[in-house]
Amino acid sequence: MKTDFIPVDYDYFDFQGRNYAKIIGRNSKGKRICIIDSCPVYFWAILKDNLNKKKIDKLLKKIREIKLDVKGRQTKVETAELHEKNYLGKKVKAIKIFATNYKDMHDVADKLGMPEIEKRRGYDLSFITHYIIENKIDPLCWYEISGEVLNNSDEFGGIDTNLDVDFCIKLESAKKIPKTEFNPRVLCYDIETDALEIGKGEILMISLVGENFKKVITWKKTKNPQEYVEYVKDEEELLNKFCEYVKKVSPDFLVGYFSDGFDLPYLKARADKFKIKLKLGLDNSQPKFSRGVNLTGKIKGIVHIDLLKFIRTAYAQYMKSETLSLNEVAKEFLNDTKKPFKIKHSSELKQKDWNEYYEYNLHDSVLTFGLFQKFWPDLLEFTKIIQEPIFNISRFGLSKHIENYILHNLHKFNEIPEKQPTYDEISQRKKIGSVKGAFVYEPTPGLYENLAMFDFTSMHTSIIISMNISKATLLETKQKNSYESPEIEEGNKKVKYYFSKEKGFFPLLLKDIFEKRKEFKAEYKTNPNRMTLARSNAFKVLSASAHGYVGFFGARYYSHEASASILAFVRKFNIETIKKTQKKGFNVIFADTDSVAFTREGKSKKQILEFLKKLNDELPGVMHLELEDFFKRGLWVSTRKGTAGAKKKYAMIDEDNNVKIRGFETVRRDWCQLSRDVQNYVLRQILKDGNEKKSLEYVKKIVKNIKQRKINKQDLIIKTQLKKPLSEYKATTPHVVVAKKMIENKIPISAGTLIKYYVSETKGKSKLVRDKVKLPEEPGEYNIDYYLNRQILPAVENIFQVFGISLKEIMEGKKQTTLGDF
DNA sequence: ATATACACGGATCCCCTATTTCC
DNA sequence: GGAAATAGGGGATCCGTGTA
Repeated sequence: MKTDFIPVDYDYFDFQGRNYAKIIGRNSKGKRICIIDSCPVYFWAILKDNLNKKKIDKLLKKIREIKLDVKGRQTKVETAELHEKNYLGKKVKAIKIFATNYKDMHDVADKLGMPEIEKRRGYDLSFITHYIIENKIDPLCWYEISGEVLNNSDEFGGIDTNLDVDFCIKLESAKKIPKTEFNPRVLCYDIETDALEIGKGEILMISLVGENFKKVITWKKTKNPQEYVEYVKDEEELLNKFCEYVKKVSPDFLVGYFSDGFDLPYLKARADKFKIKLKLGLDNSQPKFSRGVNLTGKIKGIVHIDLLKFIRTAYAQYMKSETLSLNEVAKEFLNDTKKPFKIKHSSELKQKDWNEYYEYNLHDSVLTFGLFQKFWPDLLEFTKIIQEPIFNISRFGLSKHIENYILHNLHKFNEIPEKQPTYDEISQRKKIGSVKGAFVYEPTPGLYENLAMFDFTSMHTSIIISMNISKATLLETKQKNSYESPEIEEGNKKVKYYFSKEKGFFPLLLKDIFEKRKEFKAEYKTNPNRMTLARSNAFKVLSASAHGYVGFFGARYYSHEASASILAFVRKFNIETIKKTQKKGFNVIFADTDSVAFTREGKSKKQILEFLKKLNDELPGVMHLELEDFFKRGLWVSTRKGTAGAKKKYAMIDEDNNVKIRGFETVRRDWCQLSRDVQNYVLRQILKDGNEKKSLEYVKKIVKNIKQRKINKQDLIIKTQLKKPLSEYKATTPHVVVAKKMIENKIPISAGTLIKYYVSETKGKSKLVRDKVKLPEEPGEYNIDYYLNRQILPAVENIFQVFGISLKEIMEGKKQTTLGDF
């Protein structure tokens, strides 16, 4: 039969010793289709370059005869061919060695100890990645396919009979078609339980939300349930009902929030307890979990997506939310929040509470559904660029994304893939140590008027592209007509690295990401909203990670020299821009990595833009400097110790009165809300008025309030994240002490928990903060001295210092009559 | 295990010296 | 008077969280 088809979920199976890809997707009529396809499996043996034809023929013959026994299974090399390939950009002769089964390739590779073979490559990709590269059945792209329909066929061991799809097709041909629209069927879910530890409590209810579908299934009954509530007998039936509804809705994506770490493993654990099967897969299989620290839950045929993971890698860096809790993320992207409901153990809930609980549960899924819709375009975009199944796209980290993007495109360059580093290689790389980073200009503290700020577009990536930097293009020796890095200090020596002018695959590939980044940034500029900003940032992240990837010890294409060179160029271009700006007569206030801010010195905007154009004319390749914005005022302060200007800390106000605050305590979550609010007020007021008068009065008022204990304790809570298991801490910090208290109080904590506490008055004479900390709900009075001198004062002291005001003197000199009201 | 370096700043740790306490 | 305990200064280190 012929149909159109969009691949969504990828899986594979073995049949009669061979590998087959099993791809679940849809056609445009919404029918669910499974296609079964195979591809040749092979890897490469790269030959030493001095071999004559006779030797190679002999070697080929020898390889073709390889037979081996893998755990009792007989297997052999199917065939072997000689090819002209590229490896790390260099021409090589390589033998393509075909194996019967993908799993055998390691063992076959191990048999190739012949001296003629220089390297073995290409046997460490996942089968799915290999398959997609080989047959080009790219995820979430439309195809016109034809093939034989399997209907109760015994081919492949009767695979189609156990599969809940409309058609199971043995693929014969597939052609990509330009169609784009695809509205996936989505079902979001969320569970409520009586204990947080996986499987330790009863599951009380499950909510399900999809397009025109809302349901809360529960066995906890009350009067007058909402119309979306459906009752079941008990927890066991709840689990069955859940599976039933998933089957009925038949979603392409089953989406949760932190569901890899909570909802799905919980459901599985409870099902195990009742000895029932959680038949969620299209083949009625149960969800499978990866081993390791970070659980991932996989359901056959339905893509299980844990939105939290995708948001974390692709967006977290650029989000306002301070935690990635559903509540905060929903607030930022949907302008909606969780329903207010104080969760208690079900035994403590009153009849009337249940309705609220149902609603609360439902709404979590509603939020997840909303978020999925918001992030769907990005998941789609990432999937299309990187060409990995969306299951991986939604979970992998940035280095894997970059790496997969490269692997899926190597064929365009006739390149043999590099292997993953071994454990020893990783240790070696770590030993070399870090490379010198970017340049940060030390600002002179002060309040400045009329500023302009320039920044480079995707600086590192544009440098990689323009100077052709990569592991493969690195030249061993200096050559004429090559790209030459600035001088780099390596140990005590100064060296330069050289890169070929012949375009390498890595820089060429990055261009694609670079251009997408530009496109989405422009989209944001013309249509600024949360979502276009997020998308712009997502590609900013991807683009920015290209350099991080090169310097990442676990990367296939890691290169210390390339990484050092990229950063040397970053410093060079930033410093050059600073110098040119100063030479033009501007006063450079600060610069950090890829940006320069300076006062306009009476120059018109037109003149500034002309200057910018001139700067751009002098930049190589795709490097581009752009105007970030014009600013009415900007404030820089000194560091806490000493008089030097603090780097990475500033506040500016643009001509539409938008305030941009970087690095200040205002934006740091490990300061109490009061400090942050006060500093925020002060910064904004000063930027607006151009002087400190109003803010000083405000601070005095706050100080008075603190002393009179008028401050709400809620505003004094300090939040610090536990970054590792308690046992690994060498220092006994306040948040570690609080974490221990939490354990005593049976509050579950783990690495990642946000620890909350306040500093209280204590009788003891200890000066250590950790001896004064209390849990938010613990009774006690806040420590006036601490909040004055270690929270409020440090947050605003440096700001007033810019105006020559010593807040410390004012605060301590309260007995002076001139400050009687204080 | 899962992108990089630079930077701030709080809190503790640790060593040293001066002062206080105790016998 | 001398030993032990304590206070406090200051740099090193740990730790978390920012900017880019």
